[in-house]
Amino acid sequence: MEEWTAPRRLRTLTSWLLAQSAMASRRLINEHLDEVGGTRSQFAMLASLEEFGACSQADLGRRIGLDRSDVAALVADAEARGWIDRHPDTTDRRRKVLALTRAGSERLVTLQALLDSAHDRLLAPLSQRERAQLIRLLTRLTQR
Amino acid sequence: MEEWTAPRRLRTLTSWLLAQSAMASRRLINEHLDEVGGTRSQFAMLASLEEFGACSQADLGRRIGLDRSDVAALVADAEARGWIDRHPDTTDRRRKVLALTRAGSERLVTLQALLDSAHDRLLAPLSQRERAQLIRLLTRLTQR
DNA sequence: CATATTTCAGCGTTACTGAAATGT
DNA sequence: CACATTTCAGTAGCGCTGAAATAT
Repeated sequence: MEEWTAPRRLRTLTSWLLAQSAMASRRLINEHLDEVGGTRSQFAMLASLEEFGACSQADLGRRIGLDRSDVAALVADAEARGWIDRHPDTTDRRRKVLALTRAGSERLVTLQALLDSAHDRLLAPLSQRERAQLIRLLTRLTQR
Repeated sequence: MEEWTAPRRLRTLTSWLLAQSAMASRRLINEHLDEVGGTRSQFAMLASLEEFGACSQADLGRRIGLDRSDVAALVADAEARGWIDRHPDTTDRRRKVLALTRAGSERLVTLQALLDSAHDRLLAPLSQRERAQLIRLLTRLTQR
């Protein structure tokens, strides 16, 4: 298999490097999560409900950066699989309150383990110090 | 407008930070390139032809990481606009040889200027030293 | 009345697949 | 024959829009 070098104007373009890294990362993560039929949104949902406790679908969407429309489908699936409970809010009957179930907590543990091993592969070229640096730089970049 | 914090399990997940940064970056870049109806693939194509000279569509696709199928459409559009010349290869008549035109070079200059100003905004939160660090880390990450 | 939440149908972009036509 | 190139039709995922139903 031959090696193909991208032009310098691309290799030094941060936006291009971000796009390439994100695509490679997404593929690797999907590959790992596929082992148990998991998705990145599913993990985000469970992680949010675990850390912040019960909330509405709209709040969930804001916290994990997902569209209201996509949250509806995500949450319906998770409820059907028994990972979350969904009940109308007694104080505001427009809302549906989401809460993590026992099975949902266990699912989160499973997905986290798969993500950890995926990141071991993803970040293999970097030292521990460099991994922390990367997280710090990307965090500052997204906090504009 | 309220502020919504993502769960720690996401905020510390490199793959998630990469996805967020890449999306923000893509939006910002598109916004700038839209001023002249440009696209990121278009820039990649012109940059590759400028740096490496004429080549086939398949080679172009390998260099800029684009699918053969998408290269066909990209190149047809660029030819129609007069930015590239396209002729059958005399030594291998399966191939079509692509070459940058004068107008294509000028187009490249225009797009590069727009990308530069987009990156000024994108990278505003980082110092010059940090920008170089980020490029270095992402480059190592994509070179696995 | 204006606003917020949930839901559904559908759109635009992007990376990709499969297959055909052509040629090495 | 196996393989490479170009092209087209179509697919899947993802972020998003518009509108309806419901409620504040």
